[in-house]
Amino acid sequence: MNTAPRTLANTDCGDCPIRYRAVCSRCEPDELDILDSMKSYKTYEAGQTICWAGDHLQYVGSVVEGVAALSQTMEDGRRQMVGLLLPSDFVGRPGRETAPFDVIAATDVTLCLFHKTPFEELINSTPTIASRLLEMTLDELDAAREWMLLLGRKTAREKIASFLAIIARRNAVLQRKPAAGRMEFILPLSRDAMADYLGLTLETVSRQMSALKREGLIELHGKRQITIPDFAMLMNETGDDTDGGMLS
Amino acid sequence: MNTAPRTLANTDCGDCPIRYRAVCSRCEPDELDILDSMKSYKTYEAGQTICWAGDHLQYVGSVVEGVAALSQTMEDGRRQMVGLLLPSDFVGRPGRETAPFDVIAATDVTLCLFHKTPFEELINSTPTIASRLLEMTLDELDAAREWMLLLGRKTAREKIASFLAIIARRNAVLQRKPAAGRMEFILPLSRDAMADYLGLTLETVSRQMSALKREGLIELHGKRQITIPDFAMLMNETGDDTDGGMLS
DNA sequence: CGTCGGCTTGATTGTGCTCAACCCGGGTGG
DNA sequence: CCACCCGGGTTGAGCACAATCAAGCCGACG
Repeated sequence: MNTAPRTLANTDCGDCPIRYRAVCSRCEPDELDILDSMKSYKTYEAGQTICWAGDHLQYVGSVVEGVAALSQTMEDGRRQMVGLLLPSDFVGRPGRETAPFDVIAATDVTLCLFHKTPFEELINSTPTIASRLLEMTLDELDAAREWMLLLGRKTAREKIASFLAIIARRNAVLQRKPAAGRMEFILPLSRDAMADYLGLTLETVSRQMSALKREGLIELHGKRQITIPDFAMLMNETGDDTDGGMLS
Repeated sequence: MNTAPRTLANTDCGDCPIRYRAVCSRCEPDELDILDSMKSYKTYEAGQTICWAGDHLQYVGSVVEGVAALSQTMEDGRRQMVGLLLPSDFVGRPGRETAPFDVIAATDVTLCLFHKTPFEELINSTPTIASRLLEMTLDELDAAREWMLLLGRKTAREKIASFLAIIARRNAVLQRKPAAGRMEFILPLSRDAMADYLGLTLETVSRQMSALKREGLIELHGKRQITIPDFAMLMNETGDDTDGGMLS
C-alpha cells in the first residue's frame, strides 16, 4: 500500500473525480486499465497558455480540475473566447495535426493527458470511447449554438445574466443541489475574461455587474464571490424561456 | 433496367453527388448497400420549416441539394441562425430525442433520410460511419467557433465581407476552382436570412452590401447574383489573417 | 393597373465602446 | 512604518456604430 499523501499524480482512475462524466465514463474495467497505463497528469497556473493556435498537438486529454478557455485573437488584438472547458471536458482534437485555437488556463488547471496517436488508435478499437466522445462533441456543439444566440442577439445585461446563470447552474450540478432559490459561488473568470466570453468590453461587464448588484439581483462579496438571492429573478433577465424545464 | 427519367428518388448511392463528402464517404460497398436500402429522399420548398425545436426526431440524414438553416428564436422574436447546412452536411442528432433548434429550408432542399433508430444501431456496428460522423461533428464545432468570433467581435462591414468570402470559397470548392481572383456565385440567403446569420438587422446588411458595391469590392447583378472582382481585396475587409493558407 | 414582398435609403436614437480618471488591496523596498 | 507601485476593478463623459422607425423603390404577379 502506498501511504504517501494522495495527489492527482497517483490517483487511480477508479477514484477520479470526473470518472462519471469524462470521455472514459462508459469504459469497462479492462478498458480503464489501458487508459490508466497511458495517462499522465499535468498542471498549469492561472493565466498560463496551455497551447497556441497552430501548435502541433502531441496530446489530448480531459480537464480534471480548474477551468480552461479556448480563445481566438485577431491581428489588431480583438479577442473572443470560443470555448469554456470545465472539469470532465475534453481537450484536443483526434485527427487534427495542429490546434485551431489558443488554450489558456483561466484558473489553476489539472489535465489528464494521453499521447494523441495511441489515443486515436484506442478510439478506433474501442467503441465505448468513440461513442462517448461523439456524444460529448455533440453536446459541445449544442452549447456553442446557445452561445451564438447570446453573442448575436442578446443585450449586455442579458449576456451578463445568462453567464451568471450558466455558472451558477453548473456549480449546482457539481454540488448536486437544485438550480433554484438562493445560490452562492465563486466566479471562475476575471472581468476581462468575462468580456472575452460575452463579446463585450470589460467596462461594460463591470457596469452591468454593478447594475445587477444595485437592483438586488446579485450580491458581490469581494470581486469574485457571488450570491444570487433568487435564481428565478435572475433568469428573468437572461432573455431565455423561463419555462424551459419545469419540474413541479 | 429502369428507363424512367433519373430523379433523386432513385439515385444509386454510387452516383450520389455528395458521395465523397457525406457521412457515408468512407463506406465500403457492402456498407453502402445497407444504407441504400434504408434511405429515402425528401424535398422541401424554400421557406418551409423542416422541423421545429422540441419536435420528436424520427429521422437523421444528409443535405443532398440546397441549403438549410438551423435557427433559434427568443420569445420577443429576435432570431439567430446557429448553423448553415450545405450539401453533404449531416442533419439530426443520433442519441437525442428532440430537436434542439428549428431547421428551415433556405432554398429548395433535398434530404437523404434514415430512420433514427436503425441508423443509431448502424453507427454502433460500423466504425467507418461512426468515425466519419465524429470527424464531421468536430469540423462543425470548429466552424461554429469561427462564427462566434464573427458574432462577438467583428464589425458589420467585416461580418458581411466574411460571409461573402465563406460562400464564395465554398462555391469554389464545389466547382473545383481556386478561391482567388474573380469569382461569381448566387447568394443562397435573403437579406433577412443573412441578418439572422450575422447577428445584424436587414437594414444594416443592405447598407453594408451597398457600401461594398459602391467601393467596387463586389458587383451586384439583381439581388442575389454576386461577382467578386478580386477575392484578395475582399479578404482584406474580413478582419481575418490574410496569410492563413498561402499556396504558391 | 394595383398590390405585395423583398430590398434600399434616409433620419434619428440609443446601446455599448473609447478614453480617461480614480479606487482598492496586496506586495515591495527604503 | 509608510510610500510607492501595480494589477484588477469601478465609474464617468462623450462618441460612434448599428438599431429603429419610416418612406420609397423595384420587379413579379394577379
